[in-house]
Amino acid sequence: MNCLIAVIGPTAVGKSKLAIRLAQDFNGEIINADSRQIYRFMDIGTAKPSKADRSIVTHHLIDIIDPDEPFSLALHKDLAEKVIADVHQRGKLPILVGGSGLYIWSIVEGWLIPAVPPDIDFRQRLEQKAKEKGASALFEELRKIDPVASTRIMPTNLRRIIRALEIHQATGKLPSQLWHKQPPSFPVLLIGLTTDRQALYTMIDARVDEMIASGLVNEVTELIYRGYNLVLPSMSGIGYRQIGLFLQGKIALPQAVQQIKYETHQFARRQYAWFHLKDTRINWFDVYGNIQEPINSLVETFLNQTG
RNA sequence: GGAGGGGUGCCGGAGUGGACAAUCGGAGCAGACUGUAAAUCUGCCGCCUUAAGGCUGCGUAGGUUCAAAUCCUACCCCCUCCA
Repeated sequence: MNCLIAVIGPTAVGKSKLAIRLAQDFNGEIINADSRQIYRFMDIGTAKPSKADRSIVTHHLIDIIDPDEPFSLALHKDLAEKVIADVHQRGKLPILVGGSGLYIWSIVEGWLIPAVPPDIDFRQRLEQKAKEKGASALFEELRKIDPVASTRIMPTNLRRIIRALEIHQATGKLPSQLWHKQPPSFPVLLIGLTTDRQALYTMIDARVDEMIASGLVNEVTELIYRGYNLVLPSMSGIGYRQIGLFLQGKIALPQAVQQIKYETHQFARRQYAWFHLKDTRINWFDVYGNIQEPINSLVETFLNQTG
Protein backbone atom coordinates (compact mmCIF):
# COMPACT_ATOMS: atom_id res chain seq x y z
CA MET A 1 0.00 0.00 0.00
CA ASN A 2 1.19 3.53 -0.72
CA CYS A 3 2.23 5.87 2.03
CA LEU A 4 4.27 8.95 2.77
CA ILE A 5 6.96 9.81 5.27
CA ALA A 6 7.56 13.42 6.20
CA VAL A 7 10.70 14.62 7.95
CA ILE A 8 10.04 17.95 9.63
CA GLY A 9 11.55 20.25 12.25
CA PRO A 10 13.48 23.48 12.56
CA THR A 11 16.28 24.59 10.29
CA ALA A 12 19.77 23.11 10.76
CA VAL A 13 18.57 20.25 12.91
CA GLY A 14 19.61 17.58 10.39
CA LYS A 15 16.48 16.78 8.39
CA SER A 16 18.23 16.39 5.05
CA LYS A 17 20.80 14.03 6.45
CA LEU A 18 18.18 11.82 8.05
CA ALA A 19 16.09 11.84 4.90
CA ILE A 20 18.97 10.67 2.77
CA ARG A 21 19.67 7.83 5.15
CA LEU A 22 16.02 6.80 5.23
CA ALA A 23 15.86 6.93 1.45
CA GLN A 24 18.84 4.61 1.28
CA ASP A 25 17.53 2.21 3.92
CA PHE A 26 13.96 2.06 2.64
CA ASN A 27 14.27 2.53 -1.10
CA GLY A 28 12.92 6.06 -1.08
CA GLU A 29 13.03 9.29 -3.00
CA ILE A 30 13.14 12.73 -1.47
CA ILE A 31 10.62 15.46 -2.17
CA ASN A 32 11.68 18.92 -1.13
CA ALA A 33 9.31 20.97 1.03
CA ASP A 34 11.64 23.89 1.60
CA SER A 35 10.39 27.13 0.13
CA ARG A 36 13.89 28.29 -0.77
CA GLN A 37 15.58 25.25 -2.19
CA ILE A 38 13.29 25.40 -5.21
CA TYR A 39 15.45 28.19 -6.64
CA ARG A 40 18.33 27.63 -8.99
CA PHE A 41 21.63 29.36 -8.19
CA MET A 42 20.74 29.63 -4.50
CA ASP A 43 22.69 26.76 -3.01
CA ILE A 44 24.85 27.84 -0.12
CA GLY A 45 22.40 30.15 1.62
CA THR A 46 19.56 27.64 1.41
CA ALA A 47 21.71 24.76 2.66
CA LYS A 48 20.70 22.79 -0.39
CA PRO A 49 21.75 19.11 -0.44
CA SER A 50 25.06 18.70 -2.25
CA LYS A 51 25.48 17.35 -5.76
CA ALA A 52 27.00 14.25 -4.20
CA ASP A 53 23.99 13.67 -1.97
CA ARG A 54 21.68 14.21 -4.89
CA SER A 55 23.52 11.65 -6.94
CA ILE A 56 23.09 9.09 -4.19
CA VAL A 57 19.37 9.63 -3.70
CA THR A 58 16.81 11.10 -6.09
CA HIS A 59 15.66 14.55 -4.98
CA HIS A 60 12.55 16.19 -6.40
CA LEU A 61 11.44 19.83 -6.43
CA ILE A 62 14.91 21.27 -6.02
CA ASP A 63 16.18 23.81 -8.58
CA ILE A 64 12.83 23.96 -10.33
CA ILE A 65 12.57 27.70 -10.98
CA ASP A 66 14.74 30.76 -11.47
CA PRO A 67 14.85 33.35 -8.70
CA ASP A 68 12.68 35.78 -10.62
CA GLU A 69 9.96 33.33 -11.61
CA PRO A 70 6.57 33.32 -9.94
CA PHE A 71 5.78 30.54 -7.53
CA SER A 72 3.08 29.72 -5.04
CA LEU A 73 1.97 27.40 -2.31
CA ALA A 74 -0.70 26.01 -4.60
CA LEU A 75 1.90 25.24 -7.24
CA HIS A 76 4.19 23.52 -4.79
CA LYS A 77 1.39 21.39 -3.45
CA ASP A 78 0.33 20.44 -6.93
CA LEU A 79 3.83 19.48 -8.01
CA ALA A 80 4.49 17.58 -4.82
CA GLU A 81 1.31 15.55 -5.14
CA LYS A 82 2.18 14.63 -8.69
CA VAL A 83 5.66 13.57 -7.66
CA ILE A 84 4.31 11.52 -4.76
CA ALA A 85 1.93 9.71 -7.13
CA ASP A 86 4.80 9.09 -9.50
CA VAL A 87 7.05 7.71 -6.78
CA HIS A 88 4.23 5.43 -5.65
CA GLN A 89 3.79 4.27 -9.21
CA ARG A 90 7.41 3.22 -9.33
CA GLY A 91 7.02 1.28 -6.13
CA LYS A 92 9.26 3.51 -4.09
CA LEU A 93 8.80 5.35 -0.79
CA PRO A 94 8.21 9.12 -1.01
CA ILE A 95 9.93 11.12 1.73
CA LEU A 96 8.77 14.70 2.09
CA VAL A 97 11.47 16.83 3.71
CA GLY A 98 11.48 20.47 4.63
CA GLY A 99 11.09 23.19 7.18
CA SER A 100 8.36 25.18 5.50
CA GLY A 101 5.40 24.37 7.72
CA LEU A 102 2.90 25.89 5.36
CA TYR A 103 4.05 23.67 2.53
CA ILE A 104 4.21 20.56 4.68
CA TRP A 105 0.73 20.89 6.16
CA SER A 106 -0.86 21.86 2.88
CA ILE A 107 0.12 18.41 1.65
CA VAL A 108 -0.21 16.39 4.84
CA GLU A 109 -3.60 17.89 5.73
CA GLY A 110 -4.64 18.23 2.12
CA TRP A 111 -5.60 21.90 1.97
CA LEU A 112 -7.74 22.86 -0.98
CA ILE A 113 -6.10 26.11 -1.91
CA PRO A 114 -8.31 28.65 -3.69
CA ALA A 115 -7.26 28.65 -7.33
CA VAL A 116 -6.77 32.38 -7.43
CA PRO A 117 -3.43 33.42 -8.83
CA PRO A 118 -1.84 36.61 -7.50
CA ASP A 119 -3.34 39.76 -9.01
CA ILE A 120 -0.50 42.26 -8.77
CA ASP A 121 -2.56 45.25 -9.87
CA PHE A 122 -5.30 44.49 -7.39
CA ARG A 123 -2.79 44.12 -4.58
CA GLN A 124 -1.04 47.35 -5.41
CA ARG A 125 -4.32 49.22 -5.51
CA LEU A 126 -5.32 47.92 -2.10
CA GLU A 127 -1.89 48.59 -0.65
CA GLN A 128 -2.21 52.16 -1.81
CA LYS A 129 -5.65 52.36 -0.24
CA ALA A 130 -4.29 50.99 3.01
CA LYS A 131 -1.61 53.68 3.02
CA GLU A 132 -4.23 56.37 2.67
CA LYS A 133 -6.99 55.05 4.86
CA GLY A 134 -5.18 52.54 7.06
CA ALA A 135 -5.32 48.78 7.24
CA SER A 136 -8.42 48.99 9.42
CA ALA A 137 -10.45 50.36 6.49
CA LEU A 138 -9.64 47.27 4.46
CA PHE A 139 -10.29 45.04 7.41
CA GLU A 140 -13.71 46.67 7.82
CA GLU A 141 -14.39 45.98 4.18
CA LEU A 142 -13.50 42.34 4.65
CA ARG A 143 -15.59 42.10 7.81
CA LYS A 144 -18.67 43.23 5.90
CA ILE A 145 -18.09 40.77 3.07
CA ASP A 146 -16.96 37.78 5.09
CA PRO A 147 -17.39 38.02 8.88
CA VAL A 148 -16.05 34.52 9.37
CA ALA A 149 -12.83 35.25 7.55
CA SER A 150 -12.41 38.47 9.52
CA THR A 151 -12.35 36.54 12.78
CA ARG A 152 -9.45 34.49 11.49
CA ILE A 153 -7.31 37.35 10.27
CA MET A 154 -5.66 39.97 12.46
CA PRO A 155 -6.87 43.51 11.63
CA THR A 156 -3.24 44.56 11.36
CA ASN A 157 -2.17 41.80 9.01
CA LEU A 158 -2.61 43.71 5.79
CA ARG A 159 -1.17 41.02 3.62
CA ARG A 160 -3.72 38.42 4.61
CA ILE A 161 -6.59 40.91 4.47
CA ILE A 162 -5.71 41.81 0.91
CA ARG A 163 -5.42 38.17 -0.08
CA ALA A 164 -8.89 37.42 1.30
CA LEU A 165 -10.33 40.37 -0.62
CA GLU A 166 -8.47 39.22 -3.70
CA ILE A 167 -10.08 35.79 -3.50
CA HIS A 168 -13.50 37.34 -3.09
CA GLN A 169 -12.95 39.67 -5.99
CA ALA A 170 -11.78 36.85 -8.26
CA THR A 171 -14.36 34.22 -7.36
CA GLY A 172 -17.28 36.18 -6.00
CA LYS A 173 -17.30 33.70 -3.15
CA LEU A 174 -16.53 34.13 0.52
CA PRO A 175 -12.88 33.34 1.25
CA SER A 176 -13.79 31.49 4.44
CA GLN A 177 -15.98 29.11 2.46
CA LEU A 178 -13.06 28.14 0.27
CA TRP A 179 -10.85 27.03 3.11
CA HIS A 180 -11.38 23.30 3.03
CA LYS A 181 -9.28 20.24 3.61
CA GLN A 182 -9.14 16.90 1.87
CA PRO A 183 -6.52 14.74 3.54
CA PRO A 184 -4.49 12.37 1.38
CA SER A 185 -5.89 8.87 0.84
CA PHE A 186 -2.63 7.22 1.97
CA PRO A 187 -1.20 7.04 5.50
CA VAL A 188 1.43 9.58 6.50
CA LEU A 189 4.18 9.15 9.08
CA LEU A 190 5.45 12.40 10.58
CA ILE A 191 8.98 12.32 11.95
CA GLY A 192 10.01 15.46 13.81
CA LEU A 193 13.61 16.26 14.63
CA THR A 194 14.30 18.61 17.49
CA THR A 195 16.83 19.43 20.16
CA ASP A 196 17.44 21.73 23.06
CA ARG A 197 17.06 25.35 21.98
CA GLN A 198 20.56 26.45 22.97
CA ALA A 199 22.10 23.50 21.16
CA LEU A 200 20.04 24.29 18.08
CA TYR A 201 21.26 27.89 18.11
CA THR A 202 24.82 26.67 18.35
CA MET A 203 24.24 24.43 15.34
CA ILE A 204 22.67 27.29 13.42
CA ASP A 205 25.55 29.65 14.19
CA ALA A 206 28.09 27.05 13.11
CA ARG A 207 26.22 26.50 9.86
CA VAL A 208 26.06 30.23 9.13
CA ASP A 209 29.82 30.50 9.65
CA GLU A 210 30.23 27.56 7.30
CA MET A 211 28.08 29.23 4.67
CA ILE A 212 30.29 32.30 4.78
CA ALA A 213 33.42 30.16 4.62
CA SER A 214 32.12 28.29 1.60
CA GLY A 215 31.37 31.43 -0.35
CA LEU A 216 27.93 32.82 0.43
CA VAL A 217 29.14 36.31 -0.40
CA ASN A 218 30.23 35.13 -3.84
CA GLU A 219 26.94 33.39 -4.39
CA VAL A 220 24.99 36.56 -3.69
CA THR A 221 27.38 38.60 -5.83
CA GLU A 222 26.76 36.24 -8.72
CA LEU A 223 23.01 36.35 -8.28
CA ILE A 224 23.11 40.12 -8.47
CA TYR A 225 25.41 39.90 -11.48
CA ARG A 226 22.87 37.65 -13.18
CA GLY A 227 20.37 40.44 -12.72
CA TYR A 228 18.39 39.21 -9.75
CA ASN A 229 17.34 42.26 -7.83
CA LEU A 230 17.43 42.31 -4.06
CA VAL A 231 13.73 43.19 -3.93
CA LEU A 232 12.74 39.85 -5.43
CA PRO A 233 10.96 37.56 -2.95
CA SER A 234 13.62 34.95 -3.59
CA MET A 235 16.33 37.41 -2.64
CA SER A 236 14.55 38.37 0.59
CA GLY A 237 15.47 35.10 2.25
CA ILE A 238 17.67 34.96 5.30
CA GLY A 239 21.31 35.23 4.30
CA TYR A 240 20.67 36.75 0.90
CA ARG A 241 19.08 39.89 2.29
CA GLN A 242 21.86 40.60 4.78
CA ILE A 243 24.69 39.82 2.39
CA GLY A 244 22.91 42.06 -0.08
CA LEU A 245 23.05 44.89 2.42
CA PHE A 246 26.73 44.21 2.94
CA LEU A 247 27.40 44.30 -0.80
CA GLN A 248 25.57 47.60 -0.99
CA GLY A 249 27.91 48.92 1.68
CA LYS A 250 25.10 49.47 4.15
CA ILE A 251 26.43 47.15 6.86
CA ALA A 252 29.75 45.51 7.68
CA LEU A 253 30.26 41.82 7.07
CA PRO A 254 30.50 40.75 10.73
CA GLN A 255 27.29 42.65 11.38
CA ALA A 256 25.60 40.93 8.44
CA VAL A 257 26.72 37.55 9.72
CA GLN A 258 25.40 38.24 13.20
CA GLN A 259 22.07 39.33 11.77
CA ILE A 260 21.84 36.16 9.74
CA LYS A 261 22.37 34.15 12.91
CA TYR A 262 19.77 36.06 14.90
CA GLU A 263 17.19 35.90 12.14
CA THR A 264 17.77 32.21 11.68
CA HIS A 265 17.12 31.74 15.42
CA GLN A 266 13.85 33.59 15.02
CA PHE A 267 13.00 31.55 11.98
CA ALA A 268 13.57 28.34 13.91
CA ARG A 269 11.27 29.61 16.66
CA ARG A 270 8.58 30.37 14.12
CA GLN A 271 8.99 26.90 12.66
CA TYR A 272 8.08 25.46 16.05
CA ALA A 273 4.80 27.32 15.77
CA TRP A 274 4.05 25.08 12.79
CA PHE A 275 5.59 21.99 14.30
CA HIS A 276 4.43 21.99 17.90
CA LEU A 277 6.30 19.71 20.25
CA LYS A 278 2.95 18.83 21.82
CA ASP A 279 1.43 17.90 18.47
CA THR A 280 0.75 14.20 18.94
CA ARG A 281 0.62 13.56 15.21
CA ILE A 282 4.36 14.15 15.10
CA ASN A 283 6.85 11.52 16.29
CA TRP A 284 9.54 13.66 17.86
CA PHE A 285 13.18 12.68 18.23
CA ASP A 286 15.89 14.66 19.96
CA VAL A 287 18.93 14.62 17.69
CA TYR A 288 21.15 14.80 20.73
CA GLY A 289 20.57 11.13 21.36
CA ASN A 290 20.96 8.08 19.16
CA ILE A 291 18.07 8.44 16.75
CA GLN A 292 18.97 5.98 14.03
CA GLU A 293 17.69 2.79 15.69
CA PRO A 294 14.42 4.14 17.10
CA ILE A 295 13.55 5.96 13.87
CA ASN A 296 14.29 2.93 11.73
CA SER A 297 12.13 0.71 13.89
CA LEU A 298 9.34 3.31 13.82
CA VAL A 299 9.50 3.41 10.04
CA GLU A 300 9.57 -0.39 9.80
CA THR A 301 6.49 -0.68 12.00
CA PHE A 302 4.73 1.97 9.94
CA LEU A 303 5.59 0.28 6.66
CA ASN A 304 4.44 -3.11 7.98
CA GLN A 305 1.15 -1.68 9.17
CA THR A 306 0.48 -0.04 5.85
CA GLY A 307 1.36 -3.21 4.03
C1' G B 1 48.11 63.70 41.49
C1' G B 2 44.74 67.43 38.60
C1' A B 3 40.34 68.50 35.15
C1' G B 4 36.07 66.62 32.97
C1' G B 5 32.43 62.73 31.56
C1' G B 6 29.89 58.51 33.17
C1' G B 7 27.77 54.04 36.10
C1' U B 8 19.81 52.46 34.49
C1' G B 9 16.65 45.91 33.44
C1' C B 10 20.25 40.03 29.51
C1' C B 11 22.66 44.04 26.07
C1' G B 12 22.50 49.00 23.88
C1' G B 13 20.28 53.35 25.34
C1' A B 14 16.21 57.30 27.02
C1' G B 15 14.66 59.47 31.40
C1' U B 16 17.18 64.34 35.43
C1' G B 17 11.82 65.39 41.93
C1' G B 18 5.42 62.76 41.47
C1' A B 19 1.85 60.53 35.40
C1' C B 20 8.41 55.16 36.27
C1' A B 21 8.52 48.51 36.82
C1' A B 22 11.04 52.71 34.18
C1' U B 23 10.20 55.47 26.31
C1' C B 24 12.73 52.92 22.48
C1' G B 25 15.89 49.34 19.93
C1' G B 26 18.40 44.51 20.11
C1' A B 27 18.39 39.65 22.17
C1' G B 28 15.01 36.05 24.31
C1' C B 29 10.00 33.53 24.95
C1' A B 30 4.95 32.20 23.32
C1' G B 31 1.53 32.23 19.28
C1' A B 32 -1.42 33.06 14.44
C1' C B 33 -1.15 31.55 9.45
C1' U B 34 -4.64 28.56 2.58
C1' G B 35 0.07 35.44 -1.00
C1' U B 36 7.11 32.95 -3.75
C1' A B 37 5.59 32.10 4.01
C1' A B 38 13.24 32.25 5.21
C1' A B 39 6.87 36.29 4.13
C1' U B 40 3.26 38.89 7.08
C1' C B 41 1.14 39.64 11.79
C1' U B 42 0.04 39.25 17.43
C1' G B 43 1.23 38.84 22.70
C1' C B 44 4.92 38.40 26.75
C1' C B 45 9.62 40.05 28.30
C1' G B 46 12.38 42.42 37.20
C1' C B 47 10.04 38.76 41.01
C1' C B 48 5.27 36.45 43.07
C1' U B 49 0.14 35.94 40.95
C1' U B 50 -4.69 33.17 36.25
C1' A B 51 -5.89 38.25 37.49
C1' A B 52 -6.75 42.20 40.78
C1' G B 53 -2.85 43.21 43.53
C1' G B 54 1.75 42.87 46.10
C1' C B 55 7.17 42.97 46.42
C1' U B 56 12.13 44.36 45.04
C1' G B 57 14.45 48.06 41.85
C1' C B 58 18.24 52.64 38.28
C1' G B 59 26.98 51.47 41.19
C1' U B 60 27.24 51.18 47.13
C1' A B 61 25.94 53.45 51.92
C1' G B 62 23.59 57.31 54.17
C1' G B 63 20.61 61.91 53.91
C1' U B 64 16.79 65.77 52.22
C1' U B 65 11.45 65.41 50.80
C1' C B 66 4.55 63.98 51.67
C1' A B 67 7.24 61.81 47.25
C1' A B 68 13.95 60.24 44.57
C1' A B 69 16.49 56.68 38.83
C1' U B 70 16.16 61.99 39.23
C1' C B 71 18.48 66.64 44.74
C1' C B 72 22.71 66.40 48.78
C1' U B 73 27.11 63.79 51.22
C1' A B 74 30.71 60.00 51.33
C1' C B 75 32.71 55.85 49.08
C1' C B 76 33.67 52.25 44.91
C1' C B 77 34.31 51.45 39.68
C1' C B 78 34.86 52.94 34.30
C1' C B 79 36.31 56.42 30.23
C1' U B 80 38.84 60.90 28.16
C1' C B 81 42.36 64.76 28.67
C1' C B 82 46.43 67.07 31.54
C1' A B 83 50.74 65.71 34.75
